[in-house]
Amino acid sequence: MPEIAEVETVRNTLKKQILYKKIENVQVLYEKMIESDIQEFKRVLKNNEFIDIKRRGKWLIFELENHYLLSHLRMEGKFFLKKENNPIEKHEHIILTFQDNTDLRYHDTRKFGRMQLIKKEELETNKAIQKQGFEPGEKELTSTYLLEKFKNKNIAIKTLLLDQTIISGLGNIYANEVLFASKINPLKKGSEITKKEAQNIVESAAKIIKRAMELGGTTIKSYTSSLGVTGRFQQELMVHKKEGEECKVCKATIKKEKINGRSTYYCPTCQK
DNA sequence: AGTGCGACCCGAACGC
DNA sequence: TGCGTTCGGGTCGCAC
Repeated sequence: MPEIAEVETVRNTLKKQILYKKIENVQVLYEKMIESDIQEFKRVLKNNEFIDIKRRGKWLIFELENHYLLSHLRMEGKFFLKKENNPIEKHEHIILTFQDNTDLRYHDTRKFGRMQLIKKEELETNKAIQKQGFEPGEKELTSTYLLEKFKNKNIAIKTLLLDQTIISGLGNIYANEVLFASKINPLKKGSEITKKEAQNIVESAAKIIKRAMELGGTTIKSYTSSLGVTGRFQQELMVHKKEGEECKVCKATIKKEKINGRSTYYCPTCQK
């Protein structure tokens, strides 16, 4: 599933390929994907062009002259660039056709992803964007900030790392990896996290996300027809999806456990 | 306010 | 083999 590193990779790739290209046609094949008014969505995008692509957490923010198009890929959303005359595939739900006869196609097997078009001034009051916490690597993400957020929380630290209002951008893969790197048991309650552990989370999260971004993420196989890029962070995972394997640090057996309904992988020895 | 959980989806994995 | 069932996973909204 796309997490912050994957979304950043998509952003960088698309920026090289679609900016300043005039959009000639807009097809919405699955209407529930658009959370704003659909006629307005089509009307504004048509004959318009993207001038930048920004990101906040896992949200992609496509900038137009007077609007932003917000896009969340959720688990399986992907963008493909294709020739306009390629047959439309089953899971391609939103299609923007540019003047040069190429399409930007949004593909989403499970239809979980969402888009919304907003006026520029609405970004400041947009619920989804404004509630995002600080991102790994941002200087505001400090151990003091985390301790304040964790202090009255009686729920597992693993669950708290997935809370986008605290740290923006971590999903299941990186939450598992950050806790391993920080040597924290995923079941430990938020209120029991020490200053030192919070500092470990700050540093591990920054390091892991930076590295994952350099390697193009973990799960992405390809997101355009022209650039078949594989997320190479896959090779650096220490615990995620490694149930039954040896811990690379201590050789204990990696365990898998459901925490709040989510698969959690950890080393019972390194993460006491 | 904090917490848990169902709904949204559908392909893959599983059970019989 | 083939069918039906269960699972997963990010986010929202609702119930407690």
